[in-house]
Amino acid sequence: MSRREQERNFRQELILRAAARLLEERSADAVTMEDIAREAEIGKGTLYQYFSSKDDLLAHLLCRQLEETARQVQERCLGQGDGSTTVKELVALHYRLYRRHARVFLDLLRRQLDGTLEPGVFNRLRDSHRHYASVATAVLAQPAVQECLVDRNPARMTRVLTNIVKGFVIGELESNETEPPADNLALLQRVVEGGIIVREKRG
Amino acid sequence: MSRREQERNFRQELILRAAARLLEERSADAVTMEDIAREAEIGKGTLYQYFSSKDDLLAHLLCRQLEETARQVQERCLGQGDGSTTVKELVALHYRLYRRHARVFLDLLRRQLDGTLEPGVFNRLRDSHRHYASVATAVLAQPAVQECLVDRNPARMTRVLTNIVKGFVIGELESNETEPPADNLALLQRVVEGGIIVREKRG
Amino acid sequence: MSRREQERNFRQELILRAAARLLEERSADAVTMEDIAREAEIGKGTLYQYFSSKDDLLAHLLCRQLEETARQVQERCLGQGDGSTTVKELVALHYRLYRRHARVFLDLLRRQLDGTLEPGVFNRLRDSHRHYASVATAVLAQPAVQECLVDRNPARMTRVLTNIVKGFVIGELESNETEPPADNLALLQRVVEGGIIVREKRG
Amino acid sequence: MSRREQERNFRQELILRAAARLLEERSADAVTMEDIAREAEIGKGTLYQYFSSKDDLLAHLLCRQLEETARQVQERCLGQGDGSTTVKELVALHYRLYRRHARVFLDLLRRQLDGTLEPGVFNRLRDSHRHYASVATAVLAQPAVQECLVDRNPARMTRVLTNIVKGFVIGELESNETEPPADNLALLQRVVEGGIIVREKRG
DNA sequence: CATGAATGAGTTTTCATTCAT
DNA sequence: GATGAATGAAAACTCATTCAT
Repeated sequence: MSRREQERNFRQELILRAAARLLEERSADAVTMEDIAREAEIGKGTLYQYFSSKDDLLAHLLCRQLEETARQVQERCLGQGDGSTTVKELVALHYRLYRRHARVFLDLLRRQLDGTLEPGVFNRLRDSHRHYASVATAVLAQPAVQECLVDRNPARMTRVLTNIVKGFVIGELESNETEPPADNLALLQRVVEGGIIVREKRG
Repeated sequence: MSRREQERNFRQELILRAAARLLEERSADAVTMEDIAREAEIGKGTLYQYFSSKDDLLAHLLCRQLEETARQVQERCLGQGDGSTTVKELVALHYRLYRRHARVFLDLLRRQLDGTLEPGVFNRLRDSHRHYASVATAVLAQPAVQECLVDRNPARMTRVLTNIVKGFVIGELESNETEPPADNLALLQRVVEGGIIVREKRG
Repeated sequence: MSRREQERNFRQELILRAAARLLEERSADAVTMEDIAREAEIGKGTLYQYFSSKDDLLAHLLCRQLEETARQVQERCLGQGDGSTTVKELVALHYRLYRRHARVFLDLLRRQLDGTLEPGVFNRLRDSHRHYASVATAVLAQPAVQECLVDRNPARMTRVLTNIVKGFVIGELESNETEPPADNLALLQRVVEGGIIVREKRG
Repeated sequence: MSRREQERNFRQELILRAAARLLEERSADAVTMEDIAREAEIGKGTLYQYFSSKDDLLAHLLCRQLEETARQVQERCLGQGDGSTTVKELVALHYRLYRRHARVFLDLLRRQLDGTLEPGVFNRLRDSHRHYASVATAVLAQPAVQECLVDRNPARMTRVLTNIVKGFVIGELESNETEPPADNLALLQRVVEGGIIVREKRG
């Protein structure tokens, strides 16, 4: 990678971090490109040298994190001895992923539903999701994991797990302003333990 | 209730139904007040005689459905003999509720996160949610239900159930455009069965 | 026509006049929608209730004038006795038309060349041009006119006449800032007299 | 001319040719400085070492061509025996000039009308035009030409000729997208022959 | 009460030009 | 001299809300 490219990547990274900082407080719709530029301490026009559009920027944010998490899942959840622990680790990683980027995720979901997402951006998102799903599915397809799952179809189990995590994160977001956020991860883990992982290993 | 009030309520109802029809196809952001007025076959300005703002209208839509569902829950899930069936019925009702109004729900959530929700609207939403939660909690607090739950805290169990349902609905929305929508309710029920309801009645 | 429609047409007319006023001074590109709104003493958004886009507004301006001129041409240039006078009158009307709207005309031409004109707007323009051309051609096809033209093809003659007029107007625009505008119409008429109208009646 | 200057001129020439290539397809407004830099295979910033602004570049393009055409006019239209042939050659050269650069010409005209042309650029343009006009006027002032013109004022005749040519080119641009482009030059020549050149030499 | 015309704040994006390397 | 990354001004357009009729 040339110095040019390195610098470029670094700048892009800085922008994404600035955006992420803002998106922890407000929804993606309430953060303007100008806000992001100001936070990143660059000019508004410069953003468009790194990202072709706002959606593109948001998608990058999500994809980068999706891929980073996929990497972590591969490292920590493949080839581990204990199936139950592996699943819990997977859930924990996924939970953290969505916890950090729920707003971006919801905003892109909305645009996707409205069909206002550019095809390029849409495809990048879809591919990242698929890649992540395939990694998670590989984890759940491991024999040590299989023997402790209630359902032998790993793709279906992946969907179930990610759905549950999403639901808990959404629940947290909702309650954030009414009640103090509870220790949702622990609760989530308990649900997974009871609902996904069988109590006794199957013969 | 005077004739005036009756007429008023009827009109309001018609508007809400018109809005609901549009919101089944597009996200709340992609539906303008003008669209709703046209669909309801009334003037744009008239909307504001029934609802103080767009958010107010959306909140009404959600609240009305929340309360309608709460009523159904009370009817069908209180005083039934079998705990497990009761829980499944509760899940089914809740699932249907979110399935129909996911877009509105997500849009209001976004605005709530941005803090751009008027206090009045915010409070109405919060109250309806609480009311619904209290009904659901009452259902889960029934002795026949308690003895089949993994956790004896009914409020916590309510949160868990609603979270899981939300997650499955979001998952459906996401996949709607990539994969054929699976029979998610059945899958959801199985998860609840395994993860929430204990296999053998406790002591 | 209902009172509503009348009012609407009147407002539209006022806006077009305001736009025309500004476009006499600056090119269409240098006049913003906000400028037009201010000149018409209405809100920026209101413009979009009368015209779907800036191009639409400009096209209306041109089409309206094109049709008005076509009407005048029909009145004054059909059924007149003298062919030569008829042609000169046609040229005068056309000259006045382009003189007033050269900037709009050039701006729409540019957009047409770039292919950035919406199809609807493009079609409206094309149709108006064709209509005008057909009226002019009808004028030139009259026997009294035919016998004094150098070329018997009236469609071709129409093109020639309009081209010459355009050229003279462009020439005026160019020189406007360097030399005092000469009496171009007289010069134009002389050219037409010599180049288009035969000296002696044929046959 | 030093080697430095020669190299500089050569580079400038390459840039102008690159720009001309792009401007044959799109209007000057639709061609960005970046496009030109890419086409010329140089850096964007480098353009500004050769031309002080986009308008300056466009003006150079036009002026260069104007001067080149002026040279050709001098070569081919001065000292020829036949007046009528001389005029037709002049028209043909002028037609080719505008045919190639109509977009640039229109764009600069627009800017001139808006008063957004820098004085330096404006002056260069004006001077080139004047120079060209003086050459054309010299051609028309030749005795052999004079005796076949309808009007003895050569400056006025120059204006008439250039105007007619401009009109025909504009007409072509307009129709390019609606009708097949006709053989306009021949038509133009015929008009000139009839309208400008007298049929019999004046006594 | 019903209406819909009027409003203008707010956002994304483009692109000529500058300047540090 | 050459480069291209950075800049920010500018403009079209949308839509929730208001208000005169």
